[in-house]
Order: sequence, then C-alpha cells, then structure tokens
Amino acid sequence: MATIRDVAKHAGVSVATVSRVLNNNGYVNDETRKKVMSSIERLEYQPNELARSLYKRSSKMIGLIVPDIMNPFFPELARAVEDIATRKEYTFVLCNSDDQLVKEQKYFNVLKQKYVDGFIVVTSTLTAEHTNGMNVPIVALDRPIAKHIPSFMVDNYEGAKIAVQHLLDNGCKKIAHIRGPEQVYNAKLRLQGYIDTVSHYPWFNENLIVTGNYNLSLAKEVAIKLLKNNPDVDGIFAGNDVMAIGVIKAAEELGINVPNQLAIVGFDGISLGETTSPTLTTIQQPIYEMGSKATELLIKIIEKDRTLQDDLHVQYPAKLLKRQSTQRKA
Amino acid sequence: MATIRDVAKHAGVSVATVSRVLNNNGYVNDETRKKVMSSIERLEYQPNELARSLYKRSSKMIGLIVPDIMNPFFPELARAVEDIATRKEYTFVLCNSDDQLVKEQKYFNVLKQKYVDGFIVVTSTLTAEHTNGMNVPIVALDRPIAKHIPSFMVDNYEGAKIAVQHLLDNGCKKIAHIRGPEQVYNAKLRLQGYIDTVSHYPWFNENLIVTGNYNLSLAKEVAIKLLKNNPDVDGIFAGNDVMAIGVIKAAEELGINVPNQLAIVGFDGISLGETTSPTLTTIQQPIYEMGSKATELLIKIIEKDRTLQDDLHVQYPAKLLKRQSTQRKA
DNA sequence: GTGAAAGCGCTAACAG
DNA sequence: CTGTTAGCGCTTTCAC
Repeated sequence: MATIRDVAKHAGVSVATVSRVLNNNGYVNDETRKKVMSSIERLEYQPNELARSLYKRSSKMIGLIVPDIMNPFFPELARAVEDIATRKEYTFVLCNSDDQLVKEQKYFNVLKQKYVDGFIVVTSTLTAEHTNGMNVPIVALDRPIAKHIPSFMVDNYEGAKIAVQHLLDNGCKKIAHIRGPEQVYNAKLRLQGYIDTVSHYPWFNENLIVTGNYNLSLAKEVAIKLLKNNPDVDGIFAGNDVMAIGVIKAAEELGINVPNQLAIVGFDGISLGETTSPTLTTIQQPIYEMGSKATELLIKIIEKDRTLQDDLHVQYPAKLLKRQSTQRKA
Repeated sequence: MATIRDVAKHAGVSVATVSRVLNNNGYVNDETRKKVMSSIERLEYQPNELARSLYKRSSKMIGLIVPDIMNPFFPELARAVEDIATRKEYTFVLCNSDDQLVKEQKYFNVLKQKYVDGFIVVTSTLTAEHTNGMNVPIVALDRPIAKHIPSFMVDNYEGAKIAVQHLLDNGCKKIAHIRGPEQVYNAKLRLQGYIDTVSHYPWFNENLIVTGNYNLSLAKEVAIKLLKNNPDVDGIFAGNDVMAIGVIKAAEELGINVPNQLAIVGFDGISLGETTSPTLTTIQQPIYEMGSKATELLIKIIEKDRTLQDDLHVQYPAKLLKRQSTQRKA
C-alpha cells in the first residue's frame, strides 16, 4: 500500500501538499494539485484511516448496542443504522449485550480505545450513572436512559391503549395481557396502557396479567396456563409480536380458534407477523425510521452540527395494523 | 484519557518500560513492574488501540459481509461471528452488500484503510478475480468463492435430495421445486438435488421448476401460478424456508390444505419455520456452527496459527427436520 | 533491566 | 502557495 510519502515523492512535492489536496484545505496551485492527483491515481493511493484517526482522535466508527440481533426486532434497526452510517461514511460496529450491563460496558470500553465516535444503545440496564463520565455521544433507542440523553421511541403507552381498545371494539369481553420483562421500561408503559384501558371493567383482575420474556416459548407456556385458568378470556394483548405468536401457538395447542374464540394483538410490527396463520394484528413501530433518525442525530452530535434541535426526545405515534388475528367472522 | 506517557511519568520510568509490562515482553524488574502496574491502576490507563494498530498494521477487527441482515438466515450467523470475534478480542463490523459487487468492494476498501484483519463473506458476485490482489484473509460462508479460499457450507446437494426423498416417502405423486436466484450457487446445487431425485419419474417436466428470489412475496406469487397451472402437484420443495412460507401462504389463499393436499419442505432451518401453521419441515443447516467455525478459522489464519489444517473446504451434513408441513394425517 | 529515539502514516501549525 | 516539523500514542530496536 502506497503512503502519502510515496505520493509526495512521486509528485515531487512535500507530504503537506499532498495532505492539502487530499483534504481540500489550504491553498494549493492548480498545477501542483493536478500533479498530485495523477500521482495518487498512478499509485492507487488510499489514505490510511487509522493514521488519520489517531491524529484526529476520531475513528469514523459508531457502535450499535442491542440486546440480541437474533431477536427479529433488531435486524431492521441494525439495517437502518448501517444504511445511514455508511451514507455518512461511518463504519458501523454491531454489539450484542444480551441485556447484560457488563457486556455493554465491555463494548463501551473496547470501542472507546479505538476512538469510536458515538453509540446508539438499546438498553434496560444502563443508567445515567454509567454513561456520565464516559465521554462519548450516546443516543438511546426503544428504551430511554436518562433525561439528558436523546432518545427515539414509539408511544408505547398510547400504542397499548389502541391495541386494547381495538380488542374491546371487536367485542372482546375479557382481555388479558402478557407483559414484557419487569426491567424493561417499554414493557411497563405497555402494561400501563392496558391497565388504564380496562381497569374499570368489572371483569378486570390482576390474574389477567402474566409476565413473559419477550420471547416465544415462555409466552406460549404462560399463555396456556392463563387460558386454562381463565377459559372466558377472549382477547389477549401481548407485549410484543414474538410473544403474540407464542399465544397463537398456545391457542392452537388448546384447540382455541383465533380470532373467533380468541383475538390477539401484538406490538412491534415485525414482518414475522405476516407469516403466521392467522396473520397478526399488531401495533406498528416505525423501526427503520427510528433507527435512521437516531443515527442521523448521533452523527449530527458527533459533528457538532449547528442545526441540532433542542427537543431530543422523539416519540413516534403508534399505529394499529389490522390483520387476521382480530378479524372476527362472527 | 491517560496515555502511556502519563503512566511512565507517574511511575518514574520510561515509556518503553511501561510498554514492556503492558505487552509482557522483554525483561522488567519485578519491583518496577509493580510500580508500573499500580500507576496503570491509579490513572485508569487503557492503551490506545488505534496507536497500537497503526504500528502493528493490524486493527483487531474483522468484517462480516452478508447480503442483508434483514433476511432471517443471517442474524444467527452474525451472532456466531460476533461471539467468537469478541471472545478472541476482535471487533466485528457488519456489512450489508445487498448482493451488489460494488457495495462489497466498497466495504473491502473502507475497512482495509482501517487495517481490518480479515473478512467473512457471503457472496454470489465476488470471484477470485476480485479477491486476488486484495491482501487480506478471506473466508467464504454459505457460498464458495474460489478453490484457494476456505469455505464453510452445508451439503446443499444432499440436503435437497433428502428433502425431495422425504416428500416421495410421504407419498407425493408430483413434486415441484421453487428454486433460488440464478446467480446463487447454493440454489443451483439444491436444484440439482431435486432434479437428480425426480427426473426419472414419468410425471417430471421442466414446468415444475420455477424461480424465486429467496424472499416470501415472490415465492408466494410464483407458487400460486404454479399450483393453478398444475393442480395435481402435491409436494413442493422450496429453495429456502422463507420461500417455503410463501408457499404455505399461497396454499392458504388457494384453499389447499397443507400438508394433506400439499406437502412442503423448506431449506435452512431458521426459527421462522416453527412459528407458522403448520410448522415447516425443513433441511437444517448448522448456522451458528458454520459461523463460529468460519470465524475461528479466519482468526487462525490471521494469527498464523500453526494448527492450521489443510482441508479448508468444510461441508456440513444436511439434516431433515420433520415438522407439520409434511405430516400427513391421511 | 532500562531509556532514548525512530517510526507506524497522517495532519496542522509555522515559516517562508 | 509550499515545505519543514512536531506531534497523535504506541512499539521496538539499539545502546548503556
């Protein structure tokens, strides 16, 4: 690989001049510029980004920390982040935290040693305590971290209300909720939306709320238990789509017809919901949009863009996506 | 952030000494070592990896190039690569190529400028022509690149034969195939497996082979057409699971019962296949295993490990995973 | 055993 | 307009 020195020699100028034409800064005579340009071409010179980064203290890399890329919610997010990052000439590093604080911190450390420029983080464990003092821009996604850290989220509370209201509108007489993990903030908000929509009904009671793990198998398990204990439940709002599919599976196993005997609504709007039978009614999050906007903001912060807005907590409206799991033929 | 110079000053030694204890090489007195260690702790010193990389001409980064992380086959692969990379203290960069040569090449370039140490690549467009001259270790996954580039693949041909044989064993009298994209090598192998299993049957004809794109919607479309034109088809082998689900959807739309009127087998073994109704019979690839072994090999090559074997083309056996889409109740 | 110094490849004063 | 030079933070000869 040719270095800037080789180019300088070849063009008969100093490295400073080459650097100037490379970065398009400082004056340089048109003639010399051309000479340098042609030397660059001849030698197929590509600047060493590492050397650049070392000097600039910035690596043009951003990290995306998600709980687990195998959870179908995240690939779309990752894709959005990568698309924007690449467009802005940043390199994108994917990190799976498994929702463990230690892993998150390890990634922060490792990448900071490489002068990473910023992070987009989906976390339930990281708090202001951890992020303060870590001298690098952070944007939160899907789950908030602290007031002073920008965040991009869907309106989880309203989304949940819409979901449950949709079940009521469909004639459901007793609606249960499978909530997400205790420590996940958006799970709390969705639960609250459920409670606030149904708590004044006479049939409502605490046993209608069971806890899942945002994954399929556990949701299926608890759904089976729930449906056995409460045979009159005719509507379930699941905390996310994956769990909703677990509920579909549970109903299947119990010989309960969806949607006629049991209507189901999920949350997220991942494409998985289109592949099931019946297809899944859900609350759609603008996943790609959130990912790309978060990335754009992060890069603005990194580059100290003047057009930065003050409102750094963006909340997207939740949208009901009606599909078969709530389309009763009755 | 403290630098090596700060540590040296604090410990009253030279930077060379600090470097020696850091890298555990060269002689250093036990006393001085302890002093240095404690200074490192006191100052919370973390070496700057970029500076290191610049000198070493190696960044401890590997790139994973896949067509599209949103395709459910790849998250598991990515996860495997990341797990191993992290364990071996490498950082992992995810790149989506959309199966476009230019994007692949762009990533190669960008990352090489950062002294990336190697690549794991899933590609249909990259050939020896492109990889020669690019002076960095490469391992191919899922699809071969050239004889001199190590590769990890499942036995696509045998897998296809097993799939089709399974349909025959289930009593299917006319089996069609939805093949993957023309340019994808594994699609060719799977097609060949199909052909070699059924070509001697009197019912076999070319119209039973239609081309999909490894995605759901097109597969569904062509499946509908196929089933309308050939109402007597009672078995379909789809080139991958996603397309197989498209076939399930197609059957649903046409009011064809799966598996009783139509048995379906996919290929890949992604978890998506467990969420459908009926669940999908498929040929399982050891995705995580392939990803992790490929990563381990890549790192061995990078580190010039002596235990390197000669056999650099690993082929995993394909395994039939029987689920509902072929369990006839007849 | 330890330190001084050169250099990885690049950028940015500072002179001229 | 252009060249010289001093770093960015680290590793590694080469002396002592």
